[in-house]
Amino acid sequence: MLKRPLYQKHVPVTMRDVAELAGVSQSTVSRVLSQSAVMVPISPETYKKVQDAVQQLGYHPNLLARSLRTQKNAMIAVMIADISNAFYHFIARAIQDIATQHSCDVLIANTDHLYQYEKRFCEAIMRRPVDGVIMVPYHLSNAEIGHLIERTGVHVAVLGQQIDLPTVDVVWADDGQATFDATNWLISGKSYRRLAFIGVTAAYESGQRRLAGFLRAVETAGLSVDPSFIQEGDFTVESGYRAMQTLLSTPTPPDVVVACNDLMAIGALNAAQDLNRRVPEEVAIIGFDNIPATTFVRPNLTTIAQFPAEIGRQLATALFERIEGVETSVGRRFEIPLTLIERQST
Amino acid sequence: MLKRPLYQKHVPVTMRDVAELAGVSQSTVSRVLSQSAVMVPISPETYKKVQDAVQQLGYHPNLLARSLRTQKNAMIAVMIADISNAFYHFIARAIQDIATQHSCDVLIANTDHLYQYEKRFCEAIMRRPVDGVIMVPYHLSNAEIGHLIERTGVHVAVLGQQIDLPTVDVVWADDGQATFDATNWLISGKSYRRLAFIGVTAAYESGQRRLAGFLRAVETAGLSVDPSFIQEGDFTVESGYRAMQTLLSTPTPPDVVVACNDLMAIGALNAAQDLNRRVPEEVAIIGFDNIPATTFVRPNLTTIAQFPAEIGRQLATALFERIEGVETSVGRRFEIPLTLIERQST
DNA sequence: ATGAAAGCGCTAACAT
DNA sequence: ATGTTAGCGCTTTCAT
Repeated sequence: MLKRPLYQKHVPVTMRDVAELAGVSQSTVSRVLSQSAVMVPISPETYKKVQDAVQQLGYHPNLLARSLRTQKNAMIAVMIADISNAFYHFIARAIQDIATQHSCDVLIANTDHLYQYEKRFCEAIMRRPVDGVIMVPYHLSNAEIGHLIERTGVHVAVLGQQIDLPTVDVVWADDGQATFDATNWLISGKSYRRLAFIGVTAAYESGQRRLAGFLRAVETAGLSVDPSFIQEGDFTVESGYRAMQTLLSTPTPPDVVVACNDLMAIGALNAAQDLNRRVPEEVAIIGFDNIPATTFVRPNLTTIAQFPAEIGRQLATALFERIEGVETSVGRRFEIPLTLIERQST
Repeated sequence: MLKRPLYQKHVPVTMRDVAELAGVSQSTVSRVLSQSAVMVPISPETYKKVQDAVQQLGYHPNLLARSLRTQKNAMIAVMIADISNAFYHFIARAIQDIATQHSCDVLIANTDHLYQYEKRFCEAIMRRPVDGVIMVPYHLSNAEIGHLIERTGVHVAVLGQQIDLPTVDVVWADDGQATFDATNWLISGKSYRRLAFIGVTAAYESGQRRLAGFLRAVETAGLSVDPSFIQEGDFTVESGYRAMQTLLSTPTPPDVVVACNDLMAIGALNAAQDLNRRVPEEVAIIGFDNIPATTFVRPNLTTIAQFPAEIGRQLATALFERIEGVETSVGRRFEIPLTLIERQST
């Protein structure tokens, strides 16, 4: 008995098939289906014959082939740092929405904040070119991004203060200043005196800026900060938990902890609660980002709000302006505001 | 003064360039670079000349062109229901890991549980074929998925009991039974008597199975359930919050609430707390999924654990077995266990 | 208004 | 062991 495939080998319907059925040439089908139909006149009956054939066959154009020919592919790639951080969901969502308006597909890549994966992303783009790239680089240098652009001709928009390249649009927020302001408010407005910080390794510039803002505020207030009060996490809840355990195990623990992001702040909150410290009475906590989880935890988390949907919107808008050639000037810089949101944890 | 582009129009390095520099034919370069080099013998010096040229030019093969030629493209697509639900992060992560082992890129699409987006995903795949698809369909029918396969020849693996197609591998969990068991435990083990349920609209089969399991347990125990105790959400925290507000506004509110997923359970928990009900003393809550947030909230959430990393691993493993032709039998069904995890909310 | 033909960058069958 | 050639499915001149 002959073994037959369970499905007949799939039948790719191509333009040729449509052309044949419609009784026209393949290039005519192409003209009808691409926007060039606007440029080149097509007789109504031909148009209809083609549309009917497309319908009947359920034809879908092969975008791969189109891309190869046109050197553009109606696709952008987004490189974000952490798929499990809600902050990036809103960015991704906003980008998706705008991309859809431009009939453009979106490829999302996750780097886990790792240089290795950021590099891999660039290589993937080299091999599989896209029309545009939006990224949140934590390690990539100007040179590396510049090289990617030279090689692929891709348009790029970036979230991150540190990037400065001729044709790259940058969306940024003054997180250093915001951290300074918030720390200052904790000291002057809320009278905290023993301030601790949960940051990340010095490899991350945004972390450095926030730490610098924190330290500047503490020094400006004439306070000092014990080196053991500066802890390092890795952006995750778990690392915030461990950092807080360390902080609370000191003889005279801090009365307020400034965390570099909300996830670590939530970890810190959990640790404090597990050690039976009342928040904010015994130890206050402030985060950064304003992710939804800040209001899932009790007490609700005070935080410095970013506006990720707005960030994503700006990035995508700027990118499509370049892709579509509307904007060709030097790289623009869009500043996004940050806002302190006082809740129950301070 | 002439306006010059800020970057010289990018220079795409092709195989031709490599061939020219190496002083060999373009097909030789292809042989060196593709795995066909294993099949066809290449002289060591040619090999080296080519490799050197590749190095010197920083050449990256254009995967688009390769795909068009080979009809495979080292890319799979993943369709998940909610990018902001951590449950899916673990699935996506596990798939990514395995895909990377197979030198395969991953495209992630988000449907927000919406039929409209599930359809759009299928159309995107029709236009931009991939080697494999992993999906968590909530609305897509067997026919629709079957059509996708016939048209594109794509291999498919699915999370979801309801899908049954000749060559599609299915990973599933008996969520109805697990909900029955958990409800039964709430009644027999924990002595709750006034049980409520926060589900989703009947359009979702998994929701229906869980509701059925819940009802069966209640009835088996000889209890009845007030229709107003069956609330509907939309998988989100906010909808769980609203559902719980409704439940707690009844004259004699429930003493335990079974939620269809953790996000809605967390919403319910928040609502209870905002209405000053003690959890679990006045009202207990149980979720479904065991996402990390279940341990961020206080009290920690009792839940029915799924094992998303294992689910993702199974899906990806099965898919690659088909893509690589190792497995060609009829669709396999892999059952993933579910486990009740008792924490503080019950 | 439409068809014929070239070619995007690559692989693979066919030569030698 | 390597070069030549024919496409993959499409867009886009160039004819007519």
